[in-house]
Order: sequence, then C-alpha cells, then structure tokens
Amino acid sequence: MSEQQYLDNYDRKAFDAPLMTVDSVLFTCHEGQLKVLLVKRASHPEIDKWGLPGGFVDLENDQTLEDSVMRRLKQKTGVVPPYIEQLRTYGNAGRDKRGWSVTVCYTALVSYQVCEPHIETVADVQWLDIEQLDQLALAFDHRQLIADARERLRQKALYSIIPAYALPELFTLPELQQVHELLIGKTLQKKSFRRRIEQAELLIETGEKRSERGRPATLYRMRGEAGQYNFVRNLEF
Amino acid sequence: MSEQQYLDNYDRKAFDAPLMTVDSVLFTCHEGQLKVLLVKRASHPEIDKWGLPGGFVDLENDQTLEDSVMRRLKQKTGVVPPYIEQLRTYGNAGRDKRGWSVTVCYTALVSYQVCEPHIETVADVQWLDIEQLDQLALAFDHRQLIADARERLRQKALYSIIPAYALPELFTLPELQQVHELLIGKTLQKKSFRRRIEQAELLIETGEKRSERGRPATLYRMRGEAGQYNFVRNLEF
DNA sequence: CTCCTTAAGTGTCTTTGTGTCACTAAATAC
DNA sequence: GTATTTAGTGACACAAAGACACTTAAGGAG
Repeated sequence: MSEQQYLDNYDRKAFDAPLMTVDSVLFTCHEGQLKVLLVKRASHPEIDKWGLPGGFVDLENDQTLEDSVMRRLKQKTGVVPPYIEQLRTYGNAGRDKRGWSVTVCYTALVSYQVCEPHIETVADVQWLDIEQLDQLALAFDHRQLIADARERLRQKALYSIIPAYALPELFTLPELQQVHELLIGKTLQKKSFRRRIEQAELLIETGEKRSERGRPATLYRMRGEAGQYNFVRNLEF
Repeated sequence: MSEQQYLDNYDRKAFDAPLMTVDSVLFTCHEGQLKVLLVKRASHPEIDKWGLPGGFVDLENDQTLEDSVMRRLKQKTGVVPPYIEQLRTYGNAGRDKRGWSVTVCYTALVSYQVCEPHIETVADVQWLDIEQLDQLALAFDHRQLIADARERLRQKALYSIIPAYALPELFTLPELQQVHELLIGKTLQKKSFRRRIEQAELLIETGEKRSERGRPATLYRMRGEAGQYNFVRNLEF
C-alpha cells in the first residue's frame, strides 16, 4: 500500500484519543501582590468552580497549540500577553471525570493595567491574590498547575528578568525588584539587584521619572532581547 | 442537569480531537560521541524513515503519559532509563500528514552499556552519532525535537550533573567532564569542573580505580539527590 | 631499574560578580 | 529650614570560576 492510499483510508476516529485541552496560568503584579487569573466555569463538569483560562483545542480554528492559547487569553483579558511560555503537559486517566485527558499548560505574564478595562466588564473573570488560593475550590488539577507555574517563575526570577513582563511597559527598578521579591519569597539587596541588571544592559532608561513620596525613580523599558538573557549566576535563595 | 447526568451522556467522540502521541529523545555517550536512539518506522506514514521511539498513547494500558513513555522506551532498549524528563509538547495541524497532531516529547538519558545487549538483537533500532544526523532523513518534525532536546541538555550541563545519567553507574570524573564538553561544545577547565562537584558533594567515591594508559582514575557513583542539585553559578559558555 | 609518555589530580593566583551596609541624593510635608 | 521617605551609590568582603603550572601514578621501551 502506498502512503497516499494509507492516508486516503485513514480514520482519525478509529482509536480513542485523550481529551485535549490547553490551559494557562496568567500572573500579574498589582499593589504589591502577585495575582493569578481565574475563570468561573460556566459548564459541566466542575461547573461554577473557578479554574484556569483554557479549553479544548479547536482543530478548525487553531493551527497550532499557541494559537489556541493566545486566542483564549485574548478572549478573557482583551489582549495577548507579552510573555507566554509552555510550562508542561499533564495527562492521565483521572484528572478529568470525562476520562483520559491531556492539557498543555502555559505560563503567561501581563501587566495589570493593560487588562483592567476588559476584566472589569465581566463577572466570570477575576484576578485572585495568590495568597488567597487556599480558600477557593479549584477545578480539576488546576491548583497543581498554578503551583508548578509559580515554582518555575520563581526559578526564572533567580536568573532572568522575565518577571518584568508582569509590569507595565514603563517601570522602575524598585518595582521590578518587588516583583522578584514576591516570586522568590525573600527580600533582595537593592545594590546587587540593580548592579546585575545594569551590567547586563537589559533595560533602557527613558529619561522620565516617577515620584510619590520620596525621591523620584527612573522609568525603564525592557530591551527586546532582555527576555532571552540569563545571568550566569543565580541570586541566593 | 446534574453533573452525573452530564457525564452519563458525555460523548468523547463528539468533537474531533488531535492525534495524541508521546516521543522521547534518548541520548547516551559512547566512545567519546554523543548518540541518540532512532527507530526505523515499520508502518505508514513516513514508513522506512528513522524517527524517535514513541507512538500513540494507549488509553487502555497507560494510566499516565509517563507510563506511556516508559513502556515504549523499555520496549526498544530493554530497560527504563534512569533519567526521563518532559521536554515540551509540539502540536499543530501540519506536523503529521494524518492531520492535527500533538506529541508530548521527553528527554531521556541512559548508559550505552546497559542497553547494548538488547539493541544488538534488533535491526530496527540504532544509536546514531549526533554528528551524523544531517545525513539522515527523519520522520515528522523529529529533527527539531532532537535539536531542542540537545539544547535543553546543553543548558543543564552548565548548571547540573544531569549528563551523568548518560554514563554507567560507576564512572570517572574525566569521563563525566567529557560528556559535559560534548554537550556544551567547548572544553572545560579540569580544575573548575572537579572543584564544583567536590564542593557540592554530589558523588560518592567507590574506592576503586580504573586505568588504561596513564594514572588510574577514581570511580564515582552519583548520590541519589545529585540529580536535583543545581549549581548557583553556570559554567561559562 | 630508569626514563619517557600519558593521563589524573592539585596548588594557587586572578577574575568576576554577589552580599552587606553605610552613605548620599532628591523629592514632599510641616 | 528640618524631618521623613524613598532612590540610588561607594566600597569592601566573600564565594566560586578561569587559568595554568605543577605533582602523582600508572604502563612501556630500553
């Protein structure tokens, strides 16, 4: 049999396949708190519980997994976050009551400000303070996904400035340091933090300042390549 | 409608789902070369091309994705490799001629010696020298998966001793350094390499030595936790 | 047995980058 | 002005990697 004959006769539904979804753990930082985006489930199973934004991959409309993730995030937040990265894939027979299911989970970051207008208009989407997660029943294994995403981001905070994507386009060094501290769970030395970022030339000084109580702080913008840069040495933890 | 009613009526085949496979990039080190395990495809599509060990997730026999990966690796090599970690998931409409497909890809390491007896008996499995990959037509996007796995392992070689899993249980420090050098693509300072491993106490001296031309080298064994350890500072690259 | 070759393993100084912490700088409030 | 608050710097200590010459322990040739 030729390959073409094989393909012509191939029946995609001959074997039972797992349910296939994508989910994302979208973090932001606002008023000194790390927050995660949750969506209230409107349908069975686990209806009315809060869960991560995501859903079935739509073979008609999505050409890639990333298409699927971005489409859903845009739908819930109004924008496509500046940082999206695959976290890992969870698949087993028990995580969904409908049977064997697989979810490809992404970690994403966005500034609070840029989604605020959209999120305020809907009741089924909220930014939940990460510290208040324990008090909420979450759908499926989403608590685990959030924990894993947070741990990965914590690692990245030790050797990159990826957390900057949780801030607006313009931000100050003390603001950035605060996000890192939230993620790492430990206060950092101002001097060490500033020094390594300066040496690596990851930020562009805008010239503008921002002030509220005390000396005004310089506003910076990320360089395009700054997201790819890894420090050779981790911050202590 | 209650959740139970919903589940009783749920039709898993109502929506077209992607084809769902797992693949693994299994590396080893032998005679100073980094090698990857390839399997000759016995069926359509891309029949007779070489590809990664893997295949469809079997909802009957596999309870988790990891079950599925380990089962297939054991089938091809005769053993379950000591190191298996998820690399990432590739999913899009075009990577498989049969249509929208998703593969969860794993990186694995194993010693050459422990699989040799099994692999020698079969003709459809080979260890291919990583440098000779260009000369071979590979199935699907497997060339990309191998490149990504290699890059990830290269990163790990800079801040961990994960590459030790590509060696037999007992190995010498010069052997380990050689694997790191193969992965990083650069010679390393003997002193720096030894010093950091000693300080972190990642290996156990067995007391035995191995010699062939020159001063005998001390044989070490990995500590159980050594795989989890990350150095705070990367080797230069 | 000695000398040469080979590879393992060490001594030590340099270099790089973080930790620490006291200090200076620039704004506001009174 | 002076106090308060927060941003940002100076300078030294410390930890770990780079560089490289040196010593050690084996085998083989004569």
